Amino acid sequence: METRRIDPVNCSVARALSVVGERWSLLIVREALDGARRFGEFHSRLGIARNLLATRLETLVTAGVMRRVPYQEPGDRQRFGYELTEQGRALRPTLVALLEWGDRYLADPQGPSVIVRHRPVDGTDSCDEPVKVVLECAAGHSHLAPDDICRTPGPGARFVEGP
Amino acid sequence: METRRIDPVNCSVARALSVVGERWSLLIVREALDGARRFGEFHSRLGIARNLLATRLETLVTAGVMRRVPYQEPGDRQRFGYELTEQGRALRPTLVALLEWGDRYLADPQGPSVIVRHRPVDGTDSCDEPVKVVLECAAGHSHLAPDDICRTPGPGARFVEGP
DNA sequence: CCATCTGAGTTGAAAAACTAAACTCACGAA
DNA sequence: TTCGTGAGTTTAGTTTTTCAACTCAGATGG
Repeated sequence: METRRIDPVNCSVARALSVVGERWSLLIVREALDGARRFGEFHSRLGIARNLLATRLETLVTAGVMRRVPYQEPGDRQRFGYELTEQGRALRPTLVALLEWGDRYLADPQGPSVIVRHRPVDGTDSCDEPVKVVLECAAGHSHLAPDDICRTPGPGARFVEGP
Repeated sequence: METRRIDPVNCSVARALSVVGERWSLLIVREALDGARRFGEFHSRLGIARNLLATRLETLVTAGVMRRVPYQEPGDRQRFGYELTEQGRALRPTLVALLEWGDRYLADPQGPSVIVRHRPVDGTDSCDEPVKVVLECAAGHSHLAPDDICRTPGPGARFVEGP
C-alpha cells in the first residue's frame, strides 16, 4: 500500500508563511499598500510595539518584500522610510482573499469597512467596481469552487511516507 | 486639511488574521484541505507540538473554521477528528494566493512542489489545468494588476485622524 | 483479570516572541 | 545652548511556543 504524500514541509505555503506569517507582517504590508511609508506611520496606525516594528521591517527588507528608502521633509534632515518592492505588492491578492474571507464570515454588523475597487493608480480606465478574488484555470474555467481543485506534485516535490 | 483614514484596526484583514493568523493555523487548514482528519495526522505531517495543536484546533473549531467529528475504526473505540466547515474551505483562495506568491518568490530551485489543478472532487468536467488566483471586478475586468485597485470605505468603516 | 497497545489529548518547565515604556541619537530650529 | 522631532534601541515583564513526558479510555491478548 503506497502512502506517499507530498512533503508538507517543503511547500511554498510554508515558505511564504515563514516570511509573512509572523504576527503583524501582513498588516504591515497592508498598511504599506495603503500608503504608509514611515516608521511612525506604521507604529501609530497599527499600535505595534516599536522594537517589534523595527524587527519586522528589517525581516521584510531582508526577504525582499520591502525596501528602505531615504526621504527628506523640507527643512528637516534625511530620514528613512519603507516601501513595498514588486514582490511585496504581489501580496495583494493574498490580502484581498483574506479581506474577502473576513468580510464574509467575521464582518462588522454594519458591513465591510473596506471595499476594494477597480481603480488604477494612474486614473485611466477606471470603472470603480468592487474587486473579487477568483480561481481560474489555464483552460479558462473561472470562478472555481474550493472543491473544484486538487493538489498535484510539481517538479520540486519531495515525498514522505505515512498517512 | 482632512487626514481621516479608514481605521486600520476595524478591518476584515485584521479580524481574519486574529482567527487564522497565528503560527500554524493556516498550515493546519492546508493539511485539512489535503485530507488530514485526525489529531495524529496533523501532528506528524506538520511537526507541531501536541499541546499547541490541541489549542489551535480548539480555536479553529470555536471560530467555525473546523468541526469536531466522531469517527470509529473497525475494532477500535470511537475517537474524534477534525474537518473543515464551509467557512474553512473558503480559505482556499487565500492559501492558493500564498502558494502562488511563495512559488514565484521563494521557490525551491527545482520548481514548485505543489501544483493546484482544476479537478472537481466528483471527477466531472475535469480539465486538469493549473489554477491561478486572479483579481476581477464586478464589471468583468479580469487579471487586474496589484496597482489597478484601491481601497474605499465600506458601510462598516470607522475613521481615525492622522497620517 | 490484568498487562499492553493505541491514539487523543494534558501537564509542566524552558526557550522564544511580544508588549510597553523609557531612553538614545542626529539634526534643524529657536 | 536648549528644545523638538522622528527613527530606532534598551530593558524589564508578560505571553506564546516548544519539547518531552504523562494521562486517559477503550480494545486486545494471555
